[in-house]
Amino acid sequence: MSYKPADEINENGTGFIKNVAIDTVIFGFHDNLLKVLLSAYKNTNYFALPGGFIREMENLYDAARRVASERTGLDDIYLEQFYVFGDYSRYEPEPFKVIMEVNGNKPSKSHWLLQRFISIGYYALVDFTKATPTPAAIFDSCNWYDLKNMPELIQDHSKIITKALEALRANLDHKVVGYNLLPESFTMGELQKLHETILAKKLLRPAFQRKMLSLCILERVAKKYSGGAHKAPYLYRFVSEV
Amino acid sequence: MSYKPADEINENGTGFIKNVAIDTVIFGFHDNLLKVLLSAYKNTNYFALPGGFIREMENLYDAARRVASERTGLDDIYLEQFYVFGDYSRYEPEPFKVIMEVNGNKPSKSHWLLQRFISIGYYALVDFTKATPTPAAIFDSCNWYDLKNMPELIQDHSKIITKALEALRANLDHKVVGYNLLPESFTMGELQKLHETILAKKLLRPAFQRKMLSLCILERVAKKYSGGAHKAPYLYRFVSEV
DNA sequence: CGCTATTGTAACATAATGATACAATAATAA
DNA sequence: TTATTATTGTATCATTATGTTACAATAGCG
Repeated sequence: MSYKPADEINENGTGFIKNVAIDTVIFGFHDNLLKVLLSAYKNTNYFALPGGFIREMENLYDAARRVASERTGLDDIYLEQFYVFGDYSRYEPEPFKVIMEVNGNKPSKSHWLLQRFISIGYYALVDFTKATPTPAAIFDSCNWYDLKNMPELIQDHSKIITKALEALRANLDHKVVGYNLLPESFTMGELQKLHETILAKKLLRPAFQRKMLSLCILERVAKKYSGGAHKAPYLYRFVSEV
Repeated sequence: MSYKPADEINENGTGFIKNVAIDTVIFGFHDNLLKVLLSAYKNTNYFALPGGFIREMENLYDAARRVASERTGLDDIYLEQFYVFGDYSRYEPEPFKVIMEVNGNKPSKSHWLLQRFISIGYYALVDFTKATPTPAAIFDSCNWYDLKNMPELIQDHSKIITKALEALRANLDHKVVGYNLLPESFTMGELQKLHETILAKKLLRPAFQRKMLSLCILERVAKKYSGGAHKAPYLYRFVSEV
């Protein structure tokens, strides 16, 4: 989880469920690179996944959406619950203690943020260009990092990202990926590049096109007369399911 | 979750993490029927999944194992975390209030068991014949029920079972299922019947055998000279992965 | 010693996927 | 205008996986 001083700073975390956090792995896509949104704590070397907590009367999924929306400015994004991280060894209050102290707070040992947390992992896929990374509060910054070039993260957050990527890859076959990662309309080549980036391997163009079209989730919009010296590709969009 | 009076009866649930429960969907297999283990609360009409809570210093997975082991008498069983149920609408304290009252307790409104719970779902597959269903405490009974013939369950427990079955079916392809569901050695026909029961559809024998053998997870042990008036089938066991 | 039920697997049919080839064409430059 | 170039859309074939039928092998039974 990440530290949100705005309203969670009070000693006993009134209004939130204790010992449970949501951690979001928000993937973005740019220049054929998968990016991930990370929060950095000011005045420390601590980097963490954007996280948050569940309000006492809030649906779990709504809480995940709220967290993702707060950090990206995007509503209506594809969110998937992928795993719960609940090892006791996750309990490492030291970083949070330091973060609070560095920022002028002196939490008691029983401060709710210094207790053990079970963390529910959600991943999201967003359009890199439409998202406006927003830090959770004055203490945070929030930025995109290449998946291949991340800073060291607190706790088990690296493992969480690995697990999220595994879940995302496993879902590429069944579920449609790209609703929020790609612009409204896109070429088959762009969709393929996205899949190639997520899977970290090259795909064969004819087979990919054949498969995508066989799923009946794409519809042709127009031709894209904009690019280079070659045949104009078709633009597609996801068919709206009604 | 289910109600365990033995040590969770105290008003504030000392030693347990609050607002988080584990619900287990324990599948057993018998007579080509999938069974599921259900707890019944004495003196009420309430049926529920075997559930439990996480001790303050206990790993989440260990807690799930403990719950499953306590209810089946089986250790070392295949357990898989499949989903977290966290809608606020799950909050229905009435059944638990009744259960406690019927059994001679008068919980206050702030009793920790009457609060909202986020429930982490695990499923397990056990050998029906080796399991000894054990109620959680004096107030409970614990029995196998056909998946097709279950009593009405409290809260969203029916949905939890549905979701568990979906996860189990989705995993049949990738993961090996049957370590704990089948005896030490078994015939290809028995394995096929198990798969057919889980998937609720017939499979073609040659294709099934070809596929299973291609996975290289089975080894032939011997022939089974015991059955009826026909060719003796081979016995297989899962290769120990080392 | 045949009969029966079931197994193990070969053999073929069909479908899915992998790989190659090539015509179509939008921009560019001669 | 026309040749050039890069890339797209798709046809075609190869390979692999899966679905289906067929049949020999054989343990128990009468």
